[in-house]
Order: sequence, then C-alpha cells, then structure tokens
Amino acid sequence: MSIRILLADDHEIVRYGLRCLIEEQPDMEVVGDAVNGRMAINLTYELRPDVVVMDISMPDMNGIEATRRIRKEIPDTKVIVLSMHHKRQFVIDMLKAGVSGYILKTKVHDDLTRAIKAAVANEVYLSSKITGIMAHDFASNLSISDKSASAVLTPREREVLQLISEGKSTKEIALHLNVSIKTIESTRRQIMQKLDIHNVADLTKYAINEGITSLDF
Amino acid sequence: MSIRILLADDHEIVRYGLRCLIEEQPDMEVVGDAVNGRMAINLTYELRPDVVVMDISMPDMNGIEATRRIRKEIPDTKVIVLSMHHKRQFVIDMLKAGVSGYILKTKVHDDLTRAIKAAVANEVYLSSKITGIMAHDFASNLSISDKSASAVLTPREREVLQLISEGKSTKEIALHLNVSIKTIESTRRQIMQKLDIHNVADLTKYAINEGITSLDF
DNA sequence: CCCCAAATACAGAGATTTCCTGATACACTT
DNA sequence: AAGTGTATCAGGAAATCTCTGTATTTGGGG
Repeated sequence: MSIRILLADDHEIVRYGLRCLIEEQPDMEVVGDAVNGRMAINLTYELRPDVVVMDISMPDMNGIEATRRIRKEIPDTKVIVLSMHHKRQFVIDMLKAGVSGYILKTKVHDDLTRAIKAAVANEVYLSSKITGIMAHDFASNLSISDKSASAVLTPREREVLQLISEGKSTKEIALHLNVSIKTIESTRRQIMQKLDIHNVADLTKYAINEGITSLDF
Repeated sequence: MSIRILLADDHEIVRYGLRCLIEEQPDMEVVGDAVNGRMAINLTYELRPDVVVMDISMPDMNGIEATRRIRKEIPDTKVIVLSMHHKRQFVIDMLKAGVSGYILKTKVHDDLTRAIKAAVANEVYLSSKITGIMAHDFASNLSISDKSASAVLTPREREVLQLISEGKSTKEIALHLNVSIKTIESTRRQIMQKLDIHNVADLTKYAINEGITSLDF
C-alpha cells in the first residue's frame, strides 16, 4: 500500500511542484491539499494521511502551531517541515514540536522523498545543511537556551502574537478566533507582560526574530 | 516555434512546479533556471528567452532590480513577476519596472500560462485579485503614478516613522520632538496614507525593510 | 481522587488613542 | 499671485487599551 501524503502550503505553485515530485514515486500518493495550518489539521483528522508535508510560514495559523497540534492529537501522522529558514532556534522549535523531517525549500528534490521514507520508518531526516548548522551550534553552545517564545508563551499566546505581528487589530483577532474582544485583550496583555514588551512595534520585531511572522506584508 | 521561457526563483520546488506546469503546454518550453536575480540577468543575455518568470523576493539581487535591468538592457524579453504581495505600491513599482504580468503565488495555475501568452503578445496580465485592488485605487485617485513617485516620505515623516517603529507612543514622540500630540497624530496618519499601511506591525516591517530601524529592541 | 496552578475566556469602567474634519503658517514652484 | 506640499495644531466622536476581577477548564502532583 502506498504512502498517503497531505500537502500544506499557501502557495499553489509549491503544492503543484510537490505533487508532481511525489507522484513520480510509485509508492506515494497525494491525498489532499491545505492552504493554511488550520485546514491542515482538519484535513489530517479527515484523511488520516501517513505524512503531512508542511510549510512553516503560512498565514492564519502557521505551520509550527499546526505541527504541534497534529503531533499531539494525531500522533500516527508524521510531519515533514518545508522551510527556508535555517536559524537554530527555528529548527530546535520544530524538532521539539515533533517533526520527522526538516527540508530547505532551496533543495527539495533529493531530500523530500528520502524524508518521507524516513518518516514512515519512524526516523528523522534533516537537510544536510541543517545537520551541519546544528552540529556547529551544539559544539559551540551546549545549553540550548529556551528563552524563545515556545518556552515562554502558550500555544494560544503564540497564535495571538502571530496575528498581532501580522497587523491584525484586537477586534479582528477576536472575530477570527471566535472569542470576545475582552479575551484577546487579556491574552495580549499576558503576552506583553511575559515578554516585558509594551508596544506593537517591538512585539513585531520579537515575532520576526522568533520566526513567528515574516518581514513581508 | 514554441515560447522559450527562463525561470528565476530561489526555491527549487517552485522552479520544479513551474516547469511541470509549463511543460504541460505544447507551445512552451523552459530553457533555463536561475536561483537569483544576477543569474537571471546573465542567463537572459545568454539564452535570449521570450519570457522570464521571476520571483521578486530572492537573495543576492532581488527580482525588482533584475526586472528593471532586463527590461532596460534586453527589451525583447518580457518579464512576468511571481509574488506573494498584493500591496498597491509593490505592484505599481513592478509595473513601472516594465513587467508584462503580475501573478500571485497563491494562484498560479490558471494565471501563468495566460500571462505568458499575453506577454508575448505585448499585453499586460495581472492576477484578478490585483486588478481588483488596482481598480479600487484608480477609482479613488487617478494620479497614481505621481502619487507613487512621491510616496517617498519627507525627512520629518521618516523621523516619526523611525520613532514609531522603535516602539514609541504618539505621546512620547510628541514630547521627544517638542510638538503637540495632534501634530504627531497628523504625521502618523500622513505616513500611513502614503504607504497604504494602517497598523504599527506592518509599519515596523516596512521600516525594517527600508533600514529605518533595526530588528533589535 | 482531589487540589492546585496555569491557561483560557469574559466583563465593567475609566483612561488613552485613534480617526475624521478642518485650519493656519510657511516655503517653493510656476 | 496662485497652487502645492509640509508642518503645525484643535475638537469631538469612536475605538482601543488598561486595570481589576471572575468563572471554567485542564493537566499534573500528592
């Protein structure tokens, strides 16, 4: 039986490319497409794929959060992350979120199918560039500091922080998440208190540094 | 004779997707791949493609600069831009750089081949989402090119933008510059209007991209 | 199994800020 | 001299933020 794969990426052309790539393999099939993290979770529940290939930088709900939830709620499904970042903290966050593979967008072709095969075999596959960086970092800095947002902030807080740093207003966030404005106000204050940052500008910079949002807008 | 196409994108998977897509068309062929703007220019000189499909956000030399140079130095080659931005100013900049098409990454499949065909016929093709945004802007203000040229901020506006993106409140900025709060409110609104950005988060990202502020805080 | 701590969700009221409409002065262009 | 853009400021309504509490849920320890 072939490996059933779900794709999650907001760029249609990337999904198309991944699909072409995967369908070249006789023992793999793409069973679904998601355009953001939320949809990825829903489709994972519905389709129960063996592997989700996930872009980490998506609007709405990002890939980190979605990965965390999938790994927690549907542990049979493995997650392979597609990223263009090779920042240490980022990779660490993803490994802690339970990914089975970390592939750089600049070099997918060789790595992806290997990563998928590794994932279903319960192994972890990292792009060679990544392993190099990680090794270097482990050597120079053995204490992987957990001053990152993932350690300090709760999933909900990270989610709200992402939306704040994407320029959404409190009201828009409340609507988007189907809770009251008051709730988001609380969460927002909680975030600011935890991080000791008390304005949106620095919050945005923090989010960028943490890879929670990108520099695009 | 088929339309000869050069692809420029730093993500291998996107190039792969574009290649698959284009090669479905009997009258089109991909003649080359570039991973950044510089390489795109060199390959355009060498291969003289009919159309270059270019990602605007690439390392080294970005797509905007590369597009400008290709259009200027090799005007026979048309350029189609692949982007994830749908901001007014961005699109205007690209149109002024002489692109023949502007396609959003979220919706490539239908648009790309049409854009390529339009390009070789000396027409301009924009994603429908883009035309909607542009039409809205044209309706409210026809002197669009003048406005975009003067979308550069005044020294005072840059100064205020810097302070905003450094996390200062309107009141703090007013105190700092020894003017009334009302004045800074005006300047702030003026900045937002010029840039078509209406929240501090995106303003901060803009400021970072422009080098007006840094990612530190 | 119970309890606690943390996370999440929500409300009221007052303080602030933003938004919108003007308005004035000054410099620069045509 | 008229027009344009910048920089300054006001008033009032609308929206948001801040602060203080509270209820519910959840995931561990004991």
